[in-house]
Amino acid sequence: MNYWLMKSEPEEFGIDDLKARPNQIEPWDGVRNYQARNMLRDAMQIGDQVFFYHSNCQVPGIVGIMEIARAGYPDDKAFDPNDKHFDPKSNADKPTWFRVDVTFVKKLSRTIPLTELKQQPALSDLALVRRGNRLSIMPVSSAQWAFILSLE
DNA sequence: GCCAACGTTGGC
DNA sequence: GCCAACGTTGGC
Repeated sequence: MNYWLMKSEPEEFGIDDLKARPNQIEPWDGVRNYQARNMLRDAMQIGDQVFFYHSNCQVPGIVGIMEIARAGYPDDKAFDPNDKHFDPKSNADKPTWFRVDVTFVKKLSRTIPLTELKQQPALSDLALVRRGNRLSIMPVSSAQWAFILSLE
């Protein structure tokens, strides 16, 4: 069992959007960064737990938990010329980009803001709080996971 | 809206 | 393969 953190802008797709989806499941697509791609494609497994992080909003922070419902498979939005995430260099025979499916688990009782996460020595190795890090998907250790939950 | 940090692109 | 230019991310 692995733990992860994934960012999304709530104005684009927030945790309430996931909660409102039929069966509370959604493909996590549109990721166009190779490091993140490798995690989607190679490392994420069904049942892995994921923090849902709201970025680019009034209070950036962790707002809930979701679970991987389907392991990495090709992101076919890269094949659609009309889609915002179209990539002419990716094709169905040899896809460049991947996605997973996630399901809603729960909202936290409060948002745990980035400012608070940054103050925790126990989280100093977490990519999220390191200066200049813009990864939209990152691994979280089991110790970090438990510690963050203890802040709730 | 600003801008620092970072990834990607493309000329050479 | 170097590196300047450019585009994007995302906190503030």
